[in-house]
Amino acid sequence: MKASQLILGTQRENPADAEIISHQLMIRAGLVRQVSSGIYNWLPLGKKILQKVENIIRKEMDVAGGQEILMPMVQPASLWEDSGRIDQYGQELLVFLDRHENKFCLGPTHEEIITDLCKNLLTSYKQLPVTLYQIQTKFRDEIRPRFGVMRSREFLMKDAYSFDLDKDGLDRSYAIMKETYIKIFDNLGLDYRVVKADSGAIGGSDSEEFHVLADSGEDLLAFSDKSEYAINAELLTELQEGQDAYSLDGKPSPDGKGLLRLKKGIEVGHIFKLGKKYSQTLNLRIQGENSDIHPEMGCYGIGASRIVAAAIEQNHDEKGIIWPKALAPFEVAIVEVNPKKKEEISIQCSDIYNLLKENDIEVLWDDREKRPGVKFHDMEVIGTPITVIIGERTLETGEIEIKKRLDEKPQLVSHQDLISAIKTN
RNA sequence: CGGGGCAUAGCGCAGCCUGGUAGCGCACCUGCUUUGGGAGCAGGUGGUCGCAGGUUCAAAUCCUGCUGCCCCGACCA
Repeated sequence: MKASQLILGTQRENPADAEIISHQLMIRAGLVRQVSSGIYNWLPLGKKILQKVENIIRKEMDVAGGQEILMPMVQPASLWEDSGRIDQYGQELLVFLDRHENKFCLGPTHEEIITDLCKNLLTSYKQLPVTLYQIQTKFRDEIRPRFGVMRSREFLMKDAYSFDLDKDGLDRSYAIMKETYIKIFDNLGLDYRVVKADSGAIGGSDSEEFHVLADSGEDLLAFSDKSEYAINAELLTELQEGQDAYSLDGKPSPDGKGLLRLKKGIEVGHIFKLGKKYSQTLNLRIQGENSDIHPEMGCYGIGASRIVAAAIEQNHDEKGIIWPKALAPFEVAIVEVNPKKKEEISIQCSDIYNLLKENDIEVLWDDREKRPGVKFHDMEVIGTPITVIIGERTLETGEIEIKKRLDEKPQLVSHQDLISAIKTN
């Protein structure tokens, strides 16, 4: 893509009302713009990144046998009355009337809808086990939205629901999803932890959370430095009333192995064993071998839009974002330096641009009529992993300058080594 | 919901105290000169000063009410 044709929307100054770094950088890099409290527009660059997150999730969900569907954002409130959650969820559930004065709500999650759907869809135990998922907008009317898309009211989420004949089946489906989540977060290239968690308003028995480690996280995690022990600090039974969880840092781990470490995390994924909670209250029955059964359900969420913010919290410097390779909106930026000096500069840019595209490398050619410094700064705030610099200096030598986002200085490579130099990065 | 703060051009801000023709920097447009790390000069575009009411000859400025947004807390998948 040529930068002259892209609505970039980069800004030089931090917005006054953005407090945390990911929020500031998302606005400065032209990823999002605020519409209202907790409600955002996603600009071309931001949407591109969001799409990368979605595709990484989608790929592993499909590998795990998940089947993608799309459920509505607007849901009949009556389903929430049936499940009993209309009161439990409280004001976070945005309820409104349609023109016939029927009560509807904006879906904050989809257990009710999926269970209702499966009452018609699943008729025999032979269809089990099955996992259905969607990537879709959720709306939760948060008391206090904050930190940009980190805690917004409207956000993009992947939610999956598994249906099994019995508890053993649920255990298997849950284990598959946990493995899938580990692959997804590995592929995203983020530093994360899986911890035991509280199942909260969703309900059910076992649940685990996936947290991206970052100092700005809203959750405190406790884990052993020697074992698999890891738990959301709010569940620590070792804590006395009023005791600060941090005081346990360095103390022996509750499982007797190693020492406890405490770190802040951003919750980006949560998996639950729901059991029969919804299949019973909403009366989802499936024909079993002998008689009807209420299937065992699990549900599995990933905050797609929150991952974008969390990735930035974890990967940035004073210049801007440093994207993990998997999330970068463009893998390579070409900075065209002073093309008016020699027409060969633009020609070489064009050649390299086409070469990269032929090699399936996503490239942004900064062909804007801007001074070099502006382009360098923009590419750094956007956080492209590699910048190719084409200018008068290197025209004659035949070598090409490439600069990695984290390197101080560029390196020179020959024309024929360019692709391998980029791909081995 | 409790406490605090803010609201003036796309962004960052000044002006308000002491009422008198709406400003600055960045961005944007035109031209010239520049050009390897956020250029210079000249010209230009863009505003119901959050909304409503009041005081006044006159309100961005003073008064009242409202709304929106941000931060801390409570709460939260």
